[in-house]
Amino acid sequence: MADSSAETKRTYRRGKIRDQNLERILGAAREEFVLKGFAGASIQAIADRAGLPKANVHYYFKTKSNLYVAVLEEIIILWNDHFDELRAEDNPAEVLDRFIRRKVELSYTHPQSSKLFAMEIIQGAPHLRDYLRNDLRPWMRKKAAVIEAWVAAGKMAPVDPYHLIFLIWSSTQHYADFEAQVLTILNRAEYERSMIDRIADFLSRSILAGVGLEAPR
Amino acid sequence: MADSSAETKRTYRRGKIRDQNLERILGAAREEFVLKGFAGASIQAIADRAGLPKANVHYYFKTKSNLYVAVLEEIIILWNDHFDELRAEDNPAEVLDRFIRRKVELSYTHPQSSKLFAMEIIQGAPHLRDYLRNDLRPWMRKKAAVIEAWVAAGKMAPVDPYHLIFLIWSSTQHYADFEAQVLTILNRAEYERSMIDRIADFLSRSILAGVGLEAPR
DNA sequence: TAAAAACCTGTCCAGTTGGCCAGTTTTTTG
DNA sequence: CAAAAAACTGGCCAACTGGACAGGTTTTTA
Repeated sequence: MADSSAETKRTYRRGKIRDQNLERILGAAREEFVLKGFAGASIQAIADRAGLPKANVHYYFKTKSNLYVAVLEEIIILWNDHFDELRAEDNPAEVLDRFIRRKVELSYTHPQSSKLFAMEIIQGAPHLRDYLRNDLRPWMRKKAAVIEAWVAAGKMAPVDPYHLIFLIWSSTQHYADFEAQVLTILNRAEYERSMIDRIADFLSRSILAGVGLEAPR
Repeated sequence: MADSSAETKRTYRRGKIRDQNLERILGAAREEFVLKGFAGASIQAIADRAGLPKANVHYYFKTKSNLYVAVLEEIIILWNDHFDELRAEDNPAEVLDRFIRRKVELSYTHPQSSKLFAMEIIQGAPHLRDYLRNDLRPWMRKKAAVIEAWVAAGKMAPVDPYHLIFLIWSSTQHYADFEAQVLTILNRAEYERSMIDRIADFLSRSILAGVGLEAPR
């Protein structure tokens, strides 16, 4: 065959190429699924975007559905990493402020993930039923208890903790999910750091004031 | 014979069936598009849901794209009907309270419309660019001016009017768009009148307090 | 180094879809 | 009432898609 001596400049460690390809495919799939929806995104288009032949995508993910679920699971992991921001520390204002800012930041750094998650929920969450019931609901229950404790201790105005969290979720994720609308209205091409900071300031101040707290700093 | 009204081209009985069929098709299309997305919704499925043969759908709407655009236009009209709720009346608290409640009500009565609109925006608003730029942006500018006037008159806390409206939009529409998530977390099968009222109360009170106002009543 | 395991891809195929068309039925018109 | 227009529909098809598969290549293992 061909000379095979000094051409091993690339280290063919098992798993390295695999991880790289998986990453490429998952990234490409995320984009395509957001842009075209599940049915509208073709494996061919995903493969093209990833720079791989179509059959290779099928090698890593047996079916389109599997690939879609894998993308969603990646998102869930990302979401869960930010789950425990809301702890029963001493100062509600600080905790809520930090929670809101993390959410805004996440919308800024991972807009595609937020969008795909939103689309899945809008369509009735056919692939996330179990996640919602078995993971998200228990988490909410715990966090609601924390907020209720704050209310009981007179540390903040009496509010329904569930709706407070819905308010935080919706208002923060809005800037990722409705990016096209927000940017058009504000006549901007894309988000900038300064705009994101102002959004976080505004939301933190408004929401905290809404529950009788003053934003820190 | 002695037709003096040249505009009698409009037919009575024929138009009735036509309108009825159009209504059926548009309704069926709305459901299917929300459930499966644009690419995932088949004309056959829409026809079945409407109780008509597939070719009949193509008779009313030449292409799938035309049908989709027609559904979106219906939604825009619905949205615009509720546009002028925000007027520069005397009392900001009352106006904002009414605006928030209308939005919650709209989410409750027309969840599918809200969802489809959301999906379109999430996917980059390919069919709504013109609407956002030519209709929504001017409207926002006008309403922002009203809010700024209130602020200048010391009637409410100084806030960015654009982000205030984003906050109202996002928090109210959340209950329509993320219905599957909200209901799962609250362990409910569907929304009830009382729940909607509580949501409206909560959002109105929180958001108004957030801008230094007290909700009326 | 040779066998085995893992990885890669060109090619083919069956199923589905949007939408066209030609022919039929119903309604309107003169 | 007859002709024309509008409304309707079954059947057809070209295009595309997910995915199977067999044969090839590269890497690991013994």
